[in-house]
Amino acid sequence: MKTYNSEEEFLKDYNKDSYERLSLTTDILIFSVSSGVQENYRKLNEKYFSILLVKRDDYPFKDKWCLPGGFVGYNEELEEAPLRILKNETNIDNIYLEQLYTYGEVNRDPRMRVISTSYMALIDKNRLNENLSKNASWFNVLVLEENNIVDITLDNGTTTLKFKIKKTLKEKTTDRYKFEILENDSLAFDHPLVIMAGIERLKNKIEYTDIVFNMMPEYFTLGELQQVYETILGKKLLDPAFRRIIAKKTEKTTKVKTGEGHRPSALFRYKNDKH
Amino acid sequence: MKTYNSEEEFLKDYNKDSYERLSLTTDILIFSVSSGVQENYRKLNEKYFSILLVKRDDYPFKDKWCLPGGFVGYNEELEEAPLRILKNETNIDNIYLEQLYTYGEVNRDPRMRVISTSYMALIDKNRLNENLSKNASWFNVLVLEENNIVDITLDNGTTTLKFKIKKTLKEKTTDRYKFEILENDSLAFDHPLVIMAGIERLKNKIEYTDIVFNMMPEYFTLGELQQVYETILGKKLLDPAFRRIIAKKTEKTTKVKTGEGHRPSALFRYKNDKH
DNA sequence: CTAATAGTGTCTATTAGACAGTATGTT
DNA sequence: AACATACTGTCTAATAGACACTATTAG
Repeated sequence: MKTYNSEEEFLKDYNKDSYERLSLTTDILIFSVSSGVQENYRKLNEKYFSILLVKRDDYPFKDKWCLPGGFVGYNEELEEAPLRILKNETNIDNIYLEQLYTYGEVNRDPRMRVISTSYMALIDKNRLNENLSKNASWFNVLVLEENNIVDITLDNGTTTLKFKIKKTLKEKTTDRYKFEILENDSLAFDHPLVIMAGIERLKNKIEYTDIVFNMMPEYFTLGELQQVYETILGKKLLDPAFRRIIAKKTEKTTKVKTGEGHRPSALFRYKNDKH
Repeated sequence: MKTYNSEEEFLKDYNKDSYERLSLTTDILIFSVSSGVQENYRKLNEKYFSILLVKRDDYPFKDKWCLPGGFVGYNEELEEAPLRILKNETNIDNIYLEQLYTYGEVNRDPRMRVISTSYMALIDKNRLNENLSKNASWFNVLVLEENNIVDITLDNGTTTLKFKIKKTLKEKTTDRYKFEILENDSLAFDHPLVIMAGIERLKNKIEYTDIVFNMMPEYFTLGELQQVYETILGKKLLDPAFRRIIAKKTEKTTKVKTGEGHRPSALFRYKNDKH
């Protein structure tokens, strides 16, 4: 083996392919909350937890749905790739983005060895002026869990995608799960796993961080905010407890929301109280 | 653009280099708790939170210390790489391993574009029968934080490495920090960032998961366990509170630890109570 | 008036923090 | 006996859960 006297000398001589290189992609979980129908003039809209998927029109997995994503360029910052794709699919930037996990199973892509880093983006749908790319569509997410088997249904109004995941607790870790795909007929790649892990992460983080506010407009009622929590967590919350906790993170404004067929509610705003 | 009639046909024709491929490495944060000196025959050993580093004997960053790590092979499972390296450096397997984060700054490696996925491994030092690889060494970790500036000192008895990190809170995220290296003269690559993030993660996780037990022998006293918590968290805990919380996760055995110059203590064991 | 949500008061149960006390080994 | 840690009892403060109640609008 040749010896070098300086880093410069070494670098000049370095062969990038002494290990076979591989491809890196990024997959983005774009989460939001959608408003459903209003049953009658008094009731609040139903809310749905939703995720953006795109339909593949090329091989591999042609015509299947998958997460928006793509290759990371050789000279592109890792975080730039998901931002670029987000801009592409939704035409908005300045979005909350968080890295989740890196998937590297040898055969996860039939073309070649592909490593994929998943990101989670949270957006307020009101910011979307329907500039979605043509293959993209919002799917409402329905999660049903029983005996550590999770049934996930994604529905965009015309198409329903279903998959089933087995959740196994790992040793000495309590909160860490191993996920396995039991059934999946309609999603490409290992995306059921990626989605499952993303939903788990969001559910956890919403309880101890301020990330929800990335999905809210500037002004919102506490009822709306509670609805968002409830749809994501998949359970009802008690009003007084919710208000006690959220009070620290919000501030009441003088604005009021009226015309809803019932008592008007005060509009609140996110309060960033970093002592 | 050519059209294909089947996935097989498409794959046969696929050019892996339609995007320039890049290199993937893995860096491992191997954490443990070391026993220090015993001041007098009655006192407990001091405990140190420690991390395993290796000294580079090749370019780049020749003679600097860094995290154990290496390239992920084209046909190697992503998680296999850190396991292989762990085996190599410490000669033990069957270790708790958790993926942390993927670093992808364009210029983080002077050789070429390298993406690195970091892993955290927790080990019980009693399992190490001094089969460390020759370049590896345990460093005690000392963390001092003031006004969001974190000073980290790593010490292996003969060498002291220091670096300084700036912690910035991100918007609407409460618990997520951005880390920036302010000073670093002795660690290779962006490893100060990787170490900082790993310490944060461990500190958080130790409070709401069972991962500590990966650093403990099968039988331990509650005093020892408390010491481990205290060294990792960097603060003293109150005995009764600690015992109340830990009681759910441990079970008392009939074994007793004696000969310590004071009242003997019961030996406990991890209780995996997945209802 | 009615249906529906907005918003509050309060009791209770649980949990966390603090401190003081008792117990028991080795030298 | 003295020291050092092991271990427990209990008071208090803070927080979470539950429920019942009042308030206010559009129709």
